[in-house]
Amino acid sequence: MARSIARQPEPRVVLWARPMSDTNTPKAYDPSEVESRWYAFWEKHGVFEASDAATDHRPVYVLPMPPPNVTGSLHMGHALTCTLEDALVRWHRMRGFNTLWQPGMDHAGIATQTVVERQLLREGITRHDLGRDAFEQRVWAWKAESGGRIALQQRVLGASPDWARSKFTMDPDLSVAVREAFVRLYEEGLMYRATRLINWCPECRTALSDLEVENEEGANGELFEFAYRVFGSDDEIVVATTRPETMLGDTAVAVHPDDPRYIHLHGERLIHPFVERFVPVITDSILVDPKFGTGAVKVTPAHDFNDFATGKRHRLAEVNIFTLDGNVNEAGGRFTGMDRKKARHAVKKALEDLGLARGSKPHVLALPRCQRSGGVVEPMISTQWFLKMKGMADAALQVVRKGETEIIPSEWTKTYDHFLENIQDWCVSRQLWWGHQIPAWFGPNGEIRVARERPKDLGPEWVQDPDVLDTWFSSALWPFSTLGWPRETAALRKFYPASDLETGYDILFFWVARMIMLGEHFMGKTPFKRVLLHGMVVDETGEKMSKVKGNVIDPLDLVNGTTFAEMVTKTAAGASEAEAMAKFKKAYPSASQLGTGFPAFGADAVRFTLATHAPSNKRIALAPKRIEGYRHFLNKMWNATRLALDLVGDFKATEAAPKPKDFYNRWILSRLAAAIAAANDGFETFRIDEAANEGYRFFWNDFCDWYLEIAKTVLRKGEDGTYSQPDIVEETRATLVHVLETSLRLLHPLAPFVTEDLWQRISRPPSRKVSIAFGPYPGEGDAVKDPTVDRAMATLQAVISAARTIRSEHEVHPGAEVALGLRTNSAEVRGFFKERRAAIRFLVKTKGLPMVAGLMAPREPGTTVSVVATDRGPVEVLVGLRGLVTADKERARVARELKKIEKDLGALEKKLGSAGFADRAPKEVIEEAQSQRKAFMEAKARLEASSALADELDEG
RNA sequence: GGGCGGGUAGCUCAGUGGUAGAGCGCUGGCCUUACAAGCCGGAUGUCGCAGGUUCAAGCCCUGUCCCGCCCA
Repeated sequence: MARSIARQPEPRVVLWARPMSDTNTPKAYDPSEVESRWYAFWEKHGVFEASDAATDHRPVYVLPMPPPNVTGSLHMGHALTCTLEDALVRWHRMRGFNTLWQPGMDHAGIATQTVVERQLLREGITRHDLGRDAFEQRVWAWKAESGGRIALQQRVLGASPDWARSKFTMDPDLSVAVREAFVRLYEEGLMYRATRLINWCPECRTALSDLEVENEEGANGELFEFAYRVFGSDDEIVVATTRPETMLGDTAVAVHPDDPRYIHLHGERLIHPFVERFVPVITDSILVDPKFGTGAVKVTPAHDFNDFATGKRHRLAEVNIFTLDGNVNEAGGRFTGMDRKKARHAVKKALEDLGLARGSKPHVLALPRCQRSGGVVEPMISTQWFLKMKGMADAALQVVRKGETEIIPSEWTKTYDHFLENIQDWCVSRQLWWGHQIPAWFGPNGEIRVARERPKDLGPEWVQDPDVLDTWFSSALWPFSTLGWPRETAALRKFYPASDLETGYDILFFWVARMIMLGEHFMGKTPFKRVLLHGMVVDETGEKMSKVKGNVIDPLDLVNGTTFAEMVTKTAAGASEAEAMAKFKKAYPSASQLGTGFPAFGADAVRFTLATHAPSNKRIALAPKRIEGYRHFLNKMWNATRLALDLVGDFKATEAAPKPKDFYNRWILSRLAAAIAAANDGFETFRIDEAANEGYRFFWNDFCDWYLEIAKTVLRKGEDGTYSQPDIVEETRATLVHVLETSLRLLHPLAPFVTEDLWQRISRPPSRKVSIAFGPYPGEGDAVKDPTVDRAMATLQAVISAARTIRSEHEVHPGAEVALGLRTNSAEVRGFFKERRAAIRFLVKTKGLPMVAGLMAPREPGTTVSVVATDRGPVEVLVGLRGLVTADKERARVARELKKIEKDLGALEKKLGSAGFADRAPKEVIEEAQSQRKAFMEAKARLEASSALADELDEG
């Protein structure tokens, strides 16, 4: 890890406002400097702690964190999970909830065992050389040393779970829970041992559940045809197969009972060319599709799921032809000992030599692969432990149907239903050493005893089942095993069921559905009220991240910065740097714009970027350039705070939110109120992107672009050393500080570090606690909406923008002052403009105060004019540019403006003129359209009338 | 074969039946003492295609074509 948590400096606690304009306060935001400061501070002050005290009466919010694999290291998926969950958690915490974000770690059976076995391999030994106990000790030693790196990396991202409660699925207490669950399920008859066809990974040498098998679509294979000779006849029957080697295990050939081609062969026996066995011809209408291939199907009950079922229907022999590591066993005659690939070639060759091969053609097939090793999965007959699913699945379906658990986005409910409605029993035993050993003991005569601990009465000849349980079995207990189950703990009483479960949609089946099933089963209550599912982080072009594609980005490289060269050499496995670089640049077109590497964007910027994507999107495309944009936003916050501290001086915030009289102060509070409402709504409905985007928009476009600029006119003394509006100085300071402090609280769940840092520097109401993380989150008490002020301000902004556009289009130097006239027939609007003259002057940079008059009032010759349509009639914006521009240029500009207004007008005319609009549309819509048309017509008239003004520009 | 999601500006994405939005990119002007990581402007769209419903469709319905994912 590039940044060591352990060596973080002691937090610097700022107890009073300190002007950031100090020479030692940098004028640019430096994330690495800011972010190194606060994590230890939060932990020291117990920010993340939840309370299970019965005397704590706060509402409870519980979010179990998906436990990362102990072998893993942080990838973008974790970063997204962390961003979304930390936002939810911080939001609730700030709102006064007793908040538990339950962290932990998953022992990840196969993955972890593989890691340690690879180490052993380098030492030239296998786990069998060590023996089971010693091997397990090795794994624990490895875990102590380098396992669980993710937990440290999550801290870099600012995650705020209650670390003290962190659990590992192999902890003694969680192991008790696993054994308890297993024994109860056994006693209830739901856990059973059976011999059947299961998915076997020859590489991992273990059974897998259905879910751990991934079908590789579109794999290129071939369809190979060969003939079986009919016993006692010259006849033959041709079958097709994608796996010729499995013919060693064929125990039948099936045809459709109605297929006229084969009626004469019904009941005949075929000669197996390699093993001493007759292969009967059977009829089966389920297995055989007479239209496909030759209409005759070889049946290998021991190595194919359809054939297995067929075998059961016809009581066929099940001949297993493979050893557990995927070689042909002694049932394979002369092919014994070959691996599957070799055996395939050999069988084909042998069939050809016998003249039985009937050709082959290319065939696209789906290859079942082991999710962990990538090896081709072999269906094998084996004795395993299974968990009966039907009843629990029905209960889990009901929970969602009845709304006790809500799945968001709801589209996933169908997928969830489909999975549970078609679920098969779960094969839970694994032939591994790392995991929860199954609490079953086998007696000398095949007896089985299942118990929580080894029963005292068992003699030494009884041995415990060497197998372990599927890792997901322990994960399925996570929402209650982490809280102490099966003990009745205070935590269990307080924190079960959880409020939300947030995770990627890819583990809806693996984890979420199973937690709901087992939670409902053991606790009698669904484990969560809501299930929130987010999408997958993919590269900028929408491709899944993978080492092969060379498009993996380590989130910490974004946080800390790195050169592209360094990055691709780290990830390029074997490939040349140039090749890896080409892959990377292809996957991230915008990265090239960043030069030769990622700057240190900081955790806040990475988080904010991820937060601005709708979580429900199936694909969340990571665009590095976008992260830069959000780092710029954080810099904007930094500098806005510097300015604010400069403007308010040593102002001390008071407890209550200000109730200002001044127009602009009321306006910014109104905008703030809207932003607060939108943010709370976004967090509530799992539209965190809406909270993020609204916070961004408010802070930059409303607060910085308009309010702070206008505040300068109030809070800075003029050349004469006095305030222009002394009566509103104090309330403006109060409003400014309040809005800033509230904005930081508003954004804290999304950018925890920088908001804490800035918040510590500004004046806060006395009741605020030691950290911004304690809230309160902004709510209705912080600001009030004022639609009247909003509308008036919109007019003012439109007028100022119109004047600025004229200036800009005529390339007037930004520093030059111009004469400005505002003409309108509404006395009310004129009065409004007169009150706002100071701000208009500052924002447009006018020569003297703008003149306000009626439309027909005399005007200066040589002005350019723009018209703003309002519901109180048109407002002419006259900018004195005599001598600065040519008439031609101005005429062109007016023509463009006219064109725009005509386009708008045209759309309105069309709407108003269309048949039925007046009869059918709601009254408000009609009235609005009519008043808009009136405003545009008037504006257009004024524009046309005033275009003559352009002619004057050349004169004088 | 079944299910789901996506297709909106050059790129990445929002969009709640009522005149299409953001960031980045592009572009003109400006180093205006909070911020050049910035400020003030500007240009950019057959909302995949075809029908339908509606006074009104990017949004609802039907069909269809691409891209992706999941299940069998």
